[in-house]
Amino acid sequence: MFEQFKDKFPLDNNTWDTYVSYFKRLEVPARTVLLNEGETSKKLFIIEKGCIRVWFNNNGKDITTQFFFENNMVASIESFRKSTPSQVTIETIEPCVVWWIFKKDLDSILEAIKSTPRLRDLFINGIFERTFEYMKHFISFIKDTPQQRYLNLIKEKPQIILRVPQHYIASYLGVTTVHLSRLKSKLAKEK
Amino acid sequence: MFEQFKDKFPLDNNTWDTYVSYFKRLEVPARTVLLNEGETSKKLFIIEKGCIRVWFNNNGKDITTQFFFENNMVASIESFRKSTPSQVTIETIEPCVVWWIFKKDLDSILEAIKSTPRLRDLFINGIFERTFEYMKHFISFIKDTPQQRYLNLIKEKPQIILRVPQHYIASYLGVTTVHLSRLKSKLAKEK
DNA sequence: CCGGTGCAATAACATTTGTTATCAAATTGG
DNA sequence: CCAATTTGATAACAAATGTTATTGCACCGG
Repeated sequence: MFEQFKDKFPLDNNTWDTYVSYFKRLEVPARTVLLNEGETSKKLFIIEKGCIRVWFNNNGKDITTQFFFENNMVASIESFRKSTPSQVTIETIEPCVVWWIFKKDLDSILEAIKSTPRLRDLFINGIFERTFEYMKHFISFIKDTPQQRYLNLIKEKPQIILRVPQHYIASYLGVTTVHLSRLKSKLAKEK
Repeated sequence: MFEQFKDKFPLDNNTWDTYVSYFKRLEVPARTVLLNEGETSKKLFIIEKGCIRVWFNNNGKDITTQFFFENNMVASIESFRKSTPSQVTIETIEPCVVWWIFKKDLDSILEAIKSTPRLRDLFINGIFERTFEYMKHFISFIKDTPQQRYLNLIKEKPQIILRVPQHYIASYLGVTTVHLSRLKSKLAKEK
């Protein structure tokens, strides 16, 4: 699982093995909650196999904000960083194999690598990239219609269309399931 | 202008003065463009007086995504960090007094302070907070109606309502000027 | 003081999107 | 293999939001 990342980190074998040893493997069925809304996030997950969604409850309806697939890191990022109650639930969609690490262990690793300029900058860059991703997704919500967002999704993240049930996608796009169904049939006719 | 920030930074007077000396003062009228969409951002601004909006062109209509006021830092953040063409325009709304610094100078300051753990962590924390702000704004776009977003804005950022022309606010809320007008008159009647 | 321009309100109408209900197909668990 | 549940499509109607056009007001620069 971790070998593929190894060459990105300028660490000697011993240090690397120590870091990796903090991670634990976990196998769970579909629809398993890994973190509940309101709980404080203490674990970061990396997906070996399967997919996961992040969602929150809005007046009884759940709204999915993100999807994650193989090799993605998943956490309720604000809750994890600040140790505050999570605004969101993290739940598997498919049966999953994940690796997880305790926040306290990750914190100590991060603190250690921050003194290595190259790793520190890799870390900072990672946060920036995450922000930019968010900004991009946000802007598409302002400028595009739901139909356009759906077309973008097909083009840019086809694995979401292929692997995720449609009602999760609907809330991710900001529309009802009924409306997404309508859009699909309209687009099919136009072809 | 900078005295108010000084005690937050554990720097000796000399270092502080050197850093501050990189900033230049600029006075501009309302509706002045500080960065054009498509240009690469080379300057970061800090507002001493006035307000600024960030917007982009979407099929001939401009969409405002952010407002900034006194003491805020403003830049096209992705363009500034990556030296890529900016997706947005930065423009004054009121006559403004701003201080600005060249990217290369700021980069050298940042590189220097990153070796001071306390400043480095302050910096990292700043990026996280920026991301969390974005996430919050984004989530309100998914879960709230335009009317609710308008009410939130009145409560949480009243200076935007007071100082910014309404048609900029409309696009910030994701509605047309006509619809915002309608919402206002509806809310006035309900009282 | 005049004329242009920017800004906001309003009306009438069009379009998009949500709501509720029903049905059928697919999937899952026993 | 069957029953229950999940998922997706569709229709009919309601509500929200966009479009276009008109009007009036305020402000600014000659």
